[in-house]
Amino acid sequence: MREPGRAGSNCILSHDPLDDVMELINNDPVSTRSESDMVNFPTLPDHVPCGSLLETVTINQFPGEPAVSSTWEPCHNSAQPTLIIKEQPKQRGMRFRYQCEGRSAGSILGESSNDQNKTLPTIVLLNCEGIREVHVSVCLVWKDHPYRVHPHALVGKDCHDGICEIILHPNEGETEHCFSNLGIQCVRKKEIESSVKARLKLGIDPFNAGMWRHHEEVDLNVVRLCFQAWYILPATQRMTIGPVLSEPVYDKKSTNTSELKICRMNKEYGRCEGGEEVYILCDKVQKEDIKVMFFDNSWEACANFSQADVHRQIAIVLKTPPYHDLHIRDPARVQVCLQRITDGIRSDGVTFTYLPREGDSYGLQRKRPRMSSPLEDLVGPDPHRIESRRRQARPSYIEYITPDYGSLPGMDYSVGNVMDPQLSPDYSAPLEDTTSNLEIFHTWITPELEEQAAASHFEGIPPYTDEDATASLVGHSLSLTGEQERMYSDCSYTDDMRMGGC
DNA sequence: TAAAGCGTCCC
DNA sequence: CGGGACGCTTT
Repeated sequence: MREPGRAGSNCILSHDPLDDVMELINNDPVSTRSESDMVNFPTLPDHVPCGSLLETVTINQFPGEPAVSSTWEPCHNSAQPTLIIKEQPKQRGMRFRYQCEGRSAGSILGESSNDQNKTLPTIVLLNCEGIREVHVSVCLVWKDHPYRVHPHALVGKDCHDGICEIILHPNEGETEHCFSNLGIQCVRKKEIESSVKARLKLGIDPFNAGMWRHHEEVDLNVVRLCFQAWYILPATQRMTIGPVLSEPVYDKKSTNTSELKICRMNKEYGRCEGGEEVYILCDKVQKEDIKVMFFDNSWEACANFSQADVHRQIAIVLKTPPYHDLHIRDPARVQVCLQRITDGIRSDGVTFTYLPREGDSYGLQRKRPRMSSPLEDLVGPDPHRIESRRRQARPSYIEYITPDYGSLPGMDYSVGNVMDPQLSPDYSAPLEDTTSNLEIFHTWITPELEEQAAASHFEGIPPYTDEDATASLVGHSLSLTGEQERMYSDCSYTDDMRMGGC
């Protein structure tokens, strides 16, 4: 998954400051440098301090983006030997491994890798046709400027001392290289200093950034791959290429960078007015850095919950936000996802269906019976008030769409937990069986609704057009009563809150 | 002080 | 390679 707001390519269109940067770099008087300088692969012109040059790059199209563009080849038009990243490393999904976890630390995959087509991080040398040998090295650096060497180590094929080194022969057509079996071995906190010192001692410091006084402040959950290359010209001059930075690679195990995932939800249907309690089981999250979004093509809203509603990082109890149109007449399918606040990363969506209000739905004009009565609290001991809470809870989907129990032809009351808990003293079904509910739904709804629901069910995309969405938004703005507005004032209805907190 | 979170390691 | 135990650290 790419970061939000990032285009598919790092190439910047039309004229851009990167051209200027390229010019600076291409004019780098590298041949005037001594051999000892070359050990550290300096690339930046002496008269341009590293920081200021990098900032120049940063302030254009991608605010907040890494200061050094890693793949600027499409904008490159000189004949200088160049190294580009053809396939970025996959940013998420690989776990950094401790040394004690064994020799193999897994393998960094390519960004476009998937189950069917496995790819690997790949570099290409350009304008190197006549060169016999190009030495390429890869090391790990900090995610952010000034890209100090990272204590973690690259391990695997062609790796030693935490870096990976290979030799390419462009004059034999060998200009491209896939890095297979590259793993990231993480160090323990107490090993940060010794690891960095060892790296520096070997002359590994692509940006001449040295060691940070507060080296323990390094972010151990993210690295960038840093590619550098050198070759010898016939006149025995040593020439350098790079350094070129990859996109950041995040540790899968760390909760502040890992992929977000909704494992299960106890409810997939709910009232369009919102306010219903839903439990989400998820992979570890950080309670102060997580929100749950409900959204469709044209609308999104935050679910309502507090940090106390996040249970041990793996479950969230939330209240559904109201749908933007309280007067829907058909069930409205939306998506629910987790979103990390700090980086905006979202999980895959899970479908949630908003149901029309009573009376608004086609064919539903009769009143539902009351769901509880005072007598029912006397049914038996309920020390934890589980049953009584259950009765107070908003009706589940099937309760909601059923206008009058027992009156619908073709309804199978024996399936799942659609029986009213009050009617069955032994009732103790756990989470709702949504499959059953869905089946029942399809036995009840009109053919048109069924068709729509079925279609969108398989596409996984809400069956909306822009016109629908616009109409709904307008409808919504006209539909709120004063009381409803007060009731929902803490929830968002529109895109306005897209990047904001809740 | 207890609970939650994190880092590390084991299976 | 993923799940999770568990002890140490932080809140």
